[in-house]
Amino acid sequence: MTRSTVPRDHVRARILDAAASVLAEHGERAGMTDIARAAGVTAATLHRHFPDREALLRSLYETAFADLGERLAAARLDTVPTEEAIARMTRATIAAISRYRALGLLDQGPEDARRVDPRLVAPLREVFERGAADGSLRRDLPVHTLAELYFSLLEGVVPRVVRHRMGVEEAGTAVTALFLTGALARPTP
Amino acid sequence: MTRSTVPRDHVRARILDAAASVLAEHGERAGMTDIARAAGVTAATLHRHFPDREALLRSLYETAFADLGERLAAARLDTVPTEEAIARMTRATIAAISRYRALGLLDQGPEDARRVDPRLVAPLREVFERGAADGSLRRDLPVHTLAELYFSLLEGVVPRVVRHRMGVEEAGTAVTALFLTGALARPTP
Amino acid sequence: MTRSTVPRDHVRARILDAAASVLAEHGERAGMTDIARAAGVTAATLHRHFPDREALLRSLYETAFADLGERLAAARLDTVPTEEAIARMTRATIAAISRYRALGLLDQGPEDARRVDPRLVAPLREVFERGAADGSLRRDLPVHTLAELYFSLLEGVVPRVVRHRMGVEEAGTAVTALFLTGALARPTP
Amino acid sequence: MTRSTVPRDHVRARILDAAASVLAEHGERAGMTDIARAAGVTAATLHRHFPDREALLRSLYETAFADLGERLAAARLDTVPTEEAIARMTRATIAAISRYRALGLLDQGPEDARRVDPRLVAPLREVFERGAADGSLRRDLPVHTLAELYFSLLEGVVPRVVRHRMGVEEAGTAVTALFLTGALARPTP
DNA sequence: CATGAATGAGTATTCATTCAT
DNA sequence: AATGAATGAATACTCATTCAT
Repeated sequence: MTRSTVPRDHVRARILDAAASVLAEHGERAGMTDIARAAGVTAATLHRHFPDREALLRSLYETAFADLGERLAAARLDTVPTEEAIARMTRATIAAISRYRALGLLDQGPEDARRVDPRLVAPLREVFERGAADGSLRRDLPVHTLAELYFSLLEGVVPRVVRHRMGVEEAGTAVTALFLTGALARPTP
Repeated sequence: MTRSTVPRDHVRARILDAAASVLAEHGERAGMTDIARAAGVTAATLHRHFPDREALLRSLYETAFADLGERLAAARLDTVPTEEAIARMTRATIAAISRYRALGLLDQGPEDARRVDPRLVAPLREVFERGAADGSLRRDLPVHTLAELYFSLLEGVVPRVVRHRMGVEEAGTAVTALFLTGALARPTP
Repeated sequence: MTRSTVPRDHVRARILDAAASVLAEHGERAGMTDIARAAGVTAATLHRHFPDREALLRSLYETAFADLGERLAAARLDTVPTEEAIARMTRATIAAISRYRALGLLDQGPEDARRVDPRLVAPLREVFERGAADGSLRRDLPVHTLAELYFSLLEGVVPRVVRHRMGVEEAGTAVTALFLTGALARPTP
Repeated sequence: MTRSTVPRDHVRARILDAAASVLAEHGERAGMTDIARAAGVTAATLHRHFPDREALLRSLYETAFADLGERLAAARLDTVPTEEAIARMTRATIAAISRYRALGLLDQGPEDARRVDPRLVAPLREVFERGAADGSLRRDLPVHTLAELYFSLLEGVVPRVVRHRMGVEEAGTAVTALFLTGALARPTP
């Protein structure tokens, strides 16, 4: 009925948004029709924009990662000390993820989108490498492990943010605090 | 082929095991047939044991939680100081989860199995409450948040263990260490 | 093949027709696929028009009854004497039923379609009531019983018409004749 | 549990009875398991007695027809005038059918049981032939048609008896009365 | 460009039947 | 002789996708 009053690219964006919501909420079992309906279009229209399910998912990841990439670039991680870098990248990542909600689905995406774009992860890993090198991070756990734990924390926190069990701000602060200094009360010197 | 040589309940167990593996590996999109095949039975047999998909998932959660429950009970969390309690429950949980692999799917299970059995979570939360009360845990983050972060860490670590990106032991130690004392190098006094 | 060249509702109608034929011919055991094939569509298309088997059956009954209703209304049963009314309603009913073939299946339809729409049966029963009241019908058998016998006759005759053991005209005439005056030769006065 | 205390043939009979009931009540869609359950045995046991569905149905018809055959033979139809013969065969048939409930399913039975055993129908048809020949039955309707109408009446009445909408006695009397003399009030001479 | 209708290839589930015990 | 467990072949229904309009 409403004949495309809306600029064309907006439709694409609306579909991606809808896909993010629906997939986050109903899991990978959500059907194309559900996504289409959530976007306010027919399944046929959805398929005009994204030829098949995989294409849609890939675009979803690409969009999310692109967004995250921009935020990370803007964070100038290499210009600040480790602690601050971690704080920044935590904020950036949670913001990006809870907007696109896609990272939590990382492990179920299509084969070639599954792995995070290395160009993206590189700056993150660098922060850890640097921290390890300059002695700011503990050395009894391998850097790689620290990184994995950090990602775990982020992935776990996102659905909680999405489902409103935690606020975005709260989550960012908490993750940073816990990751850096742990849960134990520190002896006041 | 070989008809019913296997003792009664073993089939049920084999199916649950298979379901855990398959769901963990291929995500919620995995079909009943895949699970059946992985269990070495026909889809029809699978349905004799679990009338429908939901019943299977529910049983899966129940089994996983029962197992975890036993491990936690055996850990006597209330008899040891907070630090040790956390170490123990980390080990117990990772062991249970990576055996049943179900907890990572928590948020996609059938509506009423979705939420963890409160009787199960209670002892965990108690550890945190106690830690907060006796001053072992930091107070600048709400206990509830600490708990959520802890669960995030566990949930994030499990798939990494399952996919052999981390060993079970390594994961347990690392989670405990990071959760308790954080990633920063501590000033040697 | 030919995609959607056919006007909207014709497909629905074609499916109902096919369902009537197939069910009449192969009995309630006929599958959705058989019906779909007979209608010249895929099972998927059938399900687009009738979400499940019960919906199809219900529509089938509704259609048949609607058609019968129209014919009965057109027959103006209340304007003619009992004998003629019975003759008319016999013709109307046999025509309707052997077109939609559904009434013979009455007792196997979905629970709530099973019972004939009372608004439909009312005019029929009225004819009997009236006949009993004005003395045209015998009083040694309860009106209700006469009605049931009449329906029995109709239901029994329809499959015979459908299977070409009797012609439509022949059946109408014969039912009316037998029902009114019985099988015995009448003494010529 | 209960290990065959019951004489072997009784089981067969119980299954046939159960089949009759279940098929009559739920239609041809009733499954083997339903029948088995109604007979108080497992599906496996049912299959020991009747190798497959068709065999069961065939036996069901055979049993019903054998029973009817006996009753008809006992009725000595050829020894009494047409009117009485019809009264007797009506009673016999309704009794037999409402016991075995199978005749109403006649048209959906397996191919070769579908047609009534000609040896069985012969005596019935003979009654009509004789009636036509000796002038007791009206000649304006073909004998064949009269017979079909008679069968229609019986088939229609049986489910009504089975579902307790009519009593067995009432049904017999009514069918005979209507079939012989029709529904019209007869002019009292 | 968007849609409603259609479809082929699935998916979960059921059924009649078989076998080892 | 009876059963519980198992299964292959269906069956009803769904989904991602395509096309004519």
